[in-house]
Amino acid sequence: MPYWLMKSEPDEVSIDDLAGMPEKTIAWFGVRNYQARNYMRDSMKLGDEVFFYHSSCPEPGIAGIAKVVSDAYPDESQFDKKSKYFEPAATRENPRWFNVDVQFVKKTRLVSLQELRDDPKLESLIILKRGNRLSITPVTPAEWKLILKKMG
DNA sequence: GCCAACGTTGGC
DNA sequence: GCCAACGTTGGC
Repeated sequence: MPYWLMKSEPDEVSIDDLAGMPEKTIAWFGVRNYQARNYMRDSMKLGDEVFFYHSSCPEPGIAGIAKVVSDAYPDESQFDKKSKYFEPAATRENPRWFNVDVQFVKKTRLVSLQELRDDPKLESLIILKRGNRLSITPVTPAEWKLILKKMG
């Protein structure tokens, strides 16, 4: 699965924030959903490409492209008592949560959620399915190509 | 701010 | 192992 979509709240980390990071790279910490974790830990590979999606904001949609630049490793925030992501059950020997590092590739025009919904060819896109809340989802090569094209 | 949909927790 | 209660996500 070489293509992914990752959601981020722009109030937390926007595509512009990512572009402004050292090395234009961030650790994708704070994922606390097992399925999303498993995608990072078990399926993501170095160089996989990612649609960077802005969620919970005035204009939800895909705002840019990033890529996976590390294998998964234990999420540091699970060990931090002061973090909202602290996980009491996790130990260094037996961590529960993992993350990869993600690097900025480019900002694109915003391909809005509505625009994605309006294209019948994108019916299969997981984030468009009813009730979907998963913050990390695979994207098929066909979906990837189609959305790239929309970006122009 | 509302609320539908979903995931997790914990008592039994 | 069931399932009610609760918490979270995320569009609107």
